[in-house]
Amino acid sequence: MVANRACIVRLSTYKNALLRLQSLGFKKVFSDNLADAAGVTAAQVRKDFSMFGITGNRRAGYRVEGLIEQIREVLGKNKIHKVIVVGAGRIGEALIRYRGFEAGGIQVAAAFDIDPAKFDADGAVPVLPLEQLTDFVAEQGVELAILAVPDIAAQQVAQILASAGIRGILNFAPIQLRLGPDVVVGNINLELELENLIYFISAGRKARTP
Amino acid sequence: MVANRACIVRLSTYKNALLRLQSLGFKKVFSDNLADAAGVTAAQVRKDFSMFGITGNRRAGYRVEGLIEQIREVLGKNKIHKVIVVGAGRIGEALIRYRGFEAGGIQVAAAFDIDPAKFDADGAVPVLPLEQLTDFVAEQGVELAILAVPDIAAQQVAQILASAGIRGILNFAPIQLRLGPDVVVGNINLELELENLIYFISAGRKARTP
DNA sequence: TAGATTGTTAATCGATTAACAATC
DNA sequence: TAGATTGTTAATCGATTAACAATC
Repeated sequence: MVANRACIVRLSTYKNALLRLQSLGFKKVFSDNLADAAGVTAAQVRKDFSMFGITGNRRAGYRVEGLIEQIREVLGKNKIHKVIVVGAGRIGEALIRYRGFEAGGIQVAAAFDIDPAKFDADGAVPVLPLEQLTDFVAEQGVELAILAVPDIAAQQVAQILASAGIRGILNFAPIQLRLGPDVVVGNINLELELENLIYFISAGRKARTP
Repeated sequence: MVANRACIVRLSTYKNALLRLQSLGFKKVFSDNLADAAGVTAAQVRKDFSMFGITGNRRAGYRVEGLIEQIREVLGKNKIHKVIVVGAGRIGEALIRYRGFEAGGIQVAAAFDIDPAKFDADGAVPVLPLEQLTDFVAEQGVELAILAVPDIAAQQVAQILASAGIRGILNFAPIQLRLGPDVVVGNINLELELENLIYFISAGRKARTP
């Protein structure tokens, strides 16, 4: 059974909320609490859980610890995942130095670029020549890549990633990558997100002053 | 009429595709071409356009230039929008130096932080103390903010932004901001996006080998 | 004109929500 | 037990797609 994206996003959100509740000392939680934390309805929370066979206790809700474990299981987060960053420009560099992934079991294994000035084989996260990518991916068993190269290079580099055996690409270039069906692509487009906000700001204003 | 988010995202995508077609010298385009470029159906493209009263020519499709102009109009992109970056950490810094927004009429007007070591009033994008935020927003008429502060500070800083008159926040903190109904929030959560990819990689594998 | 493409309607599809019996 | 919460079904809601008449 493969759930849709919105459902998986919610599952991640529940997990984050649960981790926060756990750090505050909570031992159990009700669908109502989670709904509140995630900004959805309680029915939605229970429905999502039932889709994955996650059950609680009628009357006593869910045990926080067990629930986190079950969600991690569904999300495939019970092992460490290696990710490479391709393109060591502004965005790429920020991601290389970003420490926020570690707690979630995601490890930035290396970065790749074509500019020799960027190379740094001995850094905490090594920056290597693009030519070494295929071998590195094979040797280290990397499945995930973050694509942060200039727009015009994105499609071409994405194809290299696919050939190298990468299974999931988080794409920062504002284009639709064309790849075979066994590479999953997620897109992050900051300008598009800001455009969205701009639209809803002005649309909201119009809706409120007709 | 206020469209849903998915529809606006598509509109931005069409616009990007059109800009690329325009730079390649194309003068007109069919719903079919745009559907292909955006990864949706042709019916969807025409439906989206009809929602905003954007019409083409039966038989001759749409004029590229006019279409771009009409989409920009809908998205509110016919004027320059100022955005501030709050939090000059790794992500914040990358955004401050990011040049990709300019072409789209989005101008990073300033950044704000609480750490004096980050202050730089004379930079291309000035980095100012957080205390100056409210005055700056009022003086410069800023409506958009990118929130890139540590998770624990996010809610508090978001409230400051709301009080200062910010109408749209692009939130990089992995929490659900709680703000009044006239602040629009967009969330970017890199770890969640990677988790998504991880899920679909393994779910896809399971689906293919039952 | 003949042919191709739009604009729009109606049908389909899927996701969310409400409601409530089951039950701890 | 009585009461509260789950798990699930059925109803609702909304978005996408197919289809085709209108028409350039």
